[in-house]
Amino acid sequence: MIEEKLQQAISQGLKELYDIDAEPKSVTLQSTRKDFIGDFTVVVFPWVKQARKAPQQMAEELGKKVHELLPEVVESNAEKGFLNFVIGDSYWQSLLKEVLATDAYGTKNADSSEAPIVIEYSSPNTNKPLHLGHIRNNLLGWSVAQLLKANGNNVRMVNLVNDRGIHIMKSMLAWMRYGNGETPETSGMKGDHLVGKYYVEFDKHYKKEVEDLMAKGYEEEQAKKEAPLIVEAQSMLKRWEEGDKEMRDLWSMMNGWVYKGFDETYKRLGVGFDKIYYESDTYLLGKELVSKGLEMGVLYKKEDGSVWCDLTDAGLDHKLLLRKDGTSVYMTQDLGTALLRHEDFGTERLVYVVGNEQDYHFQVLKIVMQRLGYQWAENIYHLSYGMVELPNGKMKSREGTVVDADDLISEMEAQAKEMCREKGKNCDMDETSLEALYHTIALGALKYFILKVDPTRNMLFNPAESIDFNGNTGPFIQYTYARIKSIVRKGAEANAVAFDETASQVIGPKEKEVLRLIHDMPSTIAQAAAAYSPAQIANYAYSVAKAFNSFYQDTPILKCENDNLRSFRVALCSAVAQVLKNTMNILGIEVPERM
RNA sequence: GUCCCCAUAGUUCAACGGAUAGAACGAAGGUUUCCUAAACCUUUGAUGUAGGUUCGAUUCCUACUGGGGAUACCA
Repeated sequence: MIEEKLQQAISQGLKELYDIDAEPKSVTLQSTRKDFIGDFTVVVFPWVKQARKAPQQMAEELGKKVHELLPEVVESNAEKGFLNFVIGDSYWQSLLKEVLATDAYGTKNADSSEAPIVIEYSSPNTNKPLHLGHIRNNLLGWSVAQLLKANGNNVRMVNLVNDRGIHIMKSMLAWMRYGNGETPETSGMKGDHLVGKYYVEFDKHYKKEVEDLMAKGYEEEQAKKEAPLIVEAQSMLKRWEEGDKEMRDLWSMMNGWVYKGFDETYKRLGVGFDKIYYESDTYLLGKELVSKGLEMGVLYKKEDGSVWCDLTDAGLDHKLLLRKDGTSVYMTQDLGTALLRHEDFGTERLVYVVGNEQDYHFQVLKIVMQRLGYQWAENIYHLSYGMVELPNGKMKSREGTVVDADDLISEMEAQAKEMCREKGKNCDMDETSLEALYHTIALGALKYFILKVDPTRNMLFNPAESIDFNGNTGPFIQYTYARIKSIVRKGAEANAVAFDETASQVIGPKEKEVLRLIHDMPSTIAQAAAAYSPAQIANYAYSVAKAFNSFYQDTPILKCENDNLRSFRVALCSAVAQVLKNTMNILGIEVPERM
């Protein structure tokens, strides 16, 4: 890596010129801004005091020194306290050669002997189909897993399905009352949508009952508690917990419908899991941990029998861990499942992709696990992401303002088809490949749109604007990739001369810009992985595509007079294609060879 | 009440404490004898307010304003 050599040389230069001790790693390099000449820049301000020199003079002296120490540096210039280095063309040529000789430049292979990182994402409830919020979760989870893999980590993806609780009882009850035995087969509906329909149905009737009670003089709160439907649902939950066969059978059947539906949606989204946990299996876990915590004295019991953890010394509140009747709560289960995963996978690194409304929950989880004696819990990482908002406000299932995942994907596909037809493209493709292409483009648009935004931020999803294939979008990158592949194909026909890295080329500014971006790929992946941020990868991929298009515009590639120069540029195209493919792959986006 | 997150062009998004704050969409104009014009090039326009730290602040600290979330014996 040229950066390391530069850091080393600068460190040595500082020592020799001014007797300043600076660790090579502590020397921060940045890319030189476009308006200045150079490839890398170092800011000398931090050392001017120690060196007792004016910034300009110091930068000049240090530049000269580094130039002497490092043959790759062919030139340096100083501008105020900014010292710019120009790296010689031979370095860039050897970089290009290296990229072409590597399958997945910039990515590392995972060491399978190492303990894996376990990443939980998706975690749906089984009473309704997936919506836009789940899409962000799923895409983030999948992408971060790919990102960590690309950074050389051993990764396992898990899903914790929330398949029990009052919500599914509501759907079951409504189905028993109003369903007339309707099934996915008889209704032609996807299973998750069918169950979701009865969840809505429940809510409708339940609201009516509450209103009726309030008309009879009940307080709202009391009416909500005593409406016959909710009372019935609660008694069903009790029967379910006692193992009542009728309840269990109905529950299994309806959950089965939902899983089939989810599988379809996951498949369309291109996500998957190594292991799926069901809450019905795990909801009793964690109680032993609580007993252990009581013995250790890190938890305490109130007079009514409920168990708590005092987190006031950590700036938090008291947190309930067991109800007074001895049953577990959400937190108890998560303590149990964390330990379960630690045992299942031998992992000490857990990542949870969960919305930011649960920031508090995961803060507590981490602390409590540590207090229970699991030091590895400090590695628990909550990948907290913001809400997806719609132009007219928040998504509310009751108000019908949710964007259904399946509908959205279909809509995107239809739009992709429309766009392709308008442009009159791909006349030479058969119907099957075309359908696959529409899907690829639609998902590319959707995934990129969501992943390019920093996970922590709330984002606005405008259904109309999202289906835009211009500008900073997935299809723009896909299209750039397809064009490059086309150029490379033509290049191969036009000349069979292999790229000769020993021949001297004049590398122009546009070529340099592209090469520089290619060079940055490994460090970009490392940074993005450290930040768990696919957004950095997305924006990087876009800048590569953008730089390529700009480079292509005024640099002849196929019509080069010089055979060797042409093969050099075609080779550069191949390298860009590889970078685009590998980065898009991290985002879970396919790149088509033709479109 | 307490705690957490967010605030950047008209809009949607960028910017390890570094140089003149970048893109895209929108608006106005231009470009095709290399691939596939879903492209390229011009022009337009922004750091919520007030302080502080620093050679240097969109970035770090404090207060305020505005938005979101959490603070459930729900999950």
